[in-house]
Amino acid sequence: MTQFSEVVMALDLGPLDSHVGYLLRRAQLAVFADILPSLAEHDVSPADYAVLTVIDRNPGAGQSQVAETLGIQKTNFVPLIRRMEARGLVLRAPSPTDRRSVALSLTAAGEALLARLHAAAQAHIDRVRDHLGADRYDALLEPLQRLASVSRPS
Amino acid sequence: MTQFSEVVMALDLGPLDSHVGYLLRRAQLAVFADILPSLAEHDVSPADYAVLTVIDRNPGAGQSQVAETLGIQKTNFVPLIRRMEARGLVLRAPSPTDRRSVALSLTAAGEALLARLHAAAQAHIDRVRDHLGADRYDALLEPLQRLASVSRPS
DNA sequence: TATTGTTATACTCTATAACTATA
DNA sequence: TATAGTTATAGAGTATAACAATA
Repeated sequence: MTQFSEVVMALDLGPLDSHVGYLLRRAQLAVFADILPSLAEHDVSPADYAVLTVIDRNPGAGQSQVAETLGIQKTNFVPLIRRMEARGLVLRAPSPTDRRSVALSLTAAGEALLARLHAAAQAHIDRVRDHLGADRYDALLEPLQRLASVSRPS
Repeated sequence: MTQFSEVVMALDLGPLDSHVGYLLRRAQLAVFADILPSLAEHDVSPADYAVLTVIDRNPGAGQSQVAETLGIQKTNFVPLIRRMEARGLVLRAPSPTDRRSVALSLTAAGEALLARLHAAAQAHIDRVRDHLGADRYDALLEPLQRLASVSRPS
């Protein structure tokens, strides 16, 4: 093996190779790249999947509540949720207690799709865990939860 | 403390609260939000900072080599590097060995700015480490490096 | 006055196709 | 034929301003 083989020499990342922000970004892209095709089969984005999951767990919650929980601005949430309604996955009903608010819930079709998405997500998580090894995977989750729970500016 | 105080009840995330992809995304956004203002003071984006760092560590490297190292498409790299050249931070010289290639290096101004950026980055990393605690921070880096080093499709 | 949902709009990031000049 | 750099362009994702209806 010569010093400069046909294999392209990777450049030196310098301090980036232990920069938590850089590593988080690259890791997020790699992990998303793994689950993206499974979701795309159902014409669903990661944001869509998260929204369906939260509505399922919190039926009757309002749009802005769901949006804020996921860090999505209410203004950007409108086309997303309207598309899901148009697809027959989500029901948008007037709130009985607040006439400004729209209560969200999943339709039967939405529940059925979500079940399939959860299965795909679990298979994806298993791949990530296998790739990392159980010990490294387990060590990862707690610090990530701590960072992820940092409240963003409202 | 009543069950439903004025504090808005956070909705249930369901399986998302331990979904590695969701946590990576939220964690990345939180960490970026911390360093963003420091970089913005110098009119520098996270991508700019990464590019300057890699050029500094690999003077003479070509555009596409630097771009690929950072997961940036060469086509999107053009306006980024041209802006840095226009700001007098980066030198784009014809490669002596390959007339197709542009050899990148930092100017004195680029080196000076990068030193200030590295200082800001270190302060940021210290904040993240303090927030997490040294043990959780240390546990985080190795699995992240493993995930971040997954080669993306060329 | 504040909040829910809405429209319109702009800006950044990222992706694709096609080209040139070199190798 | 393949690669380095380029242009043009299109699509996401995200951001701000302003508004109507309701609290």
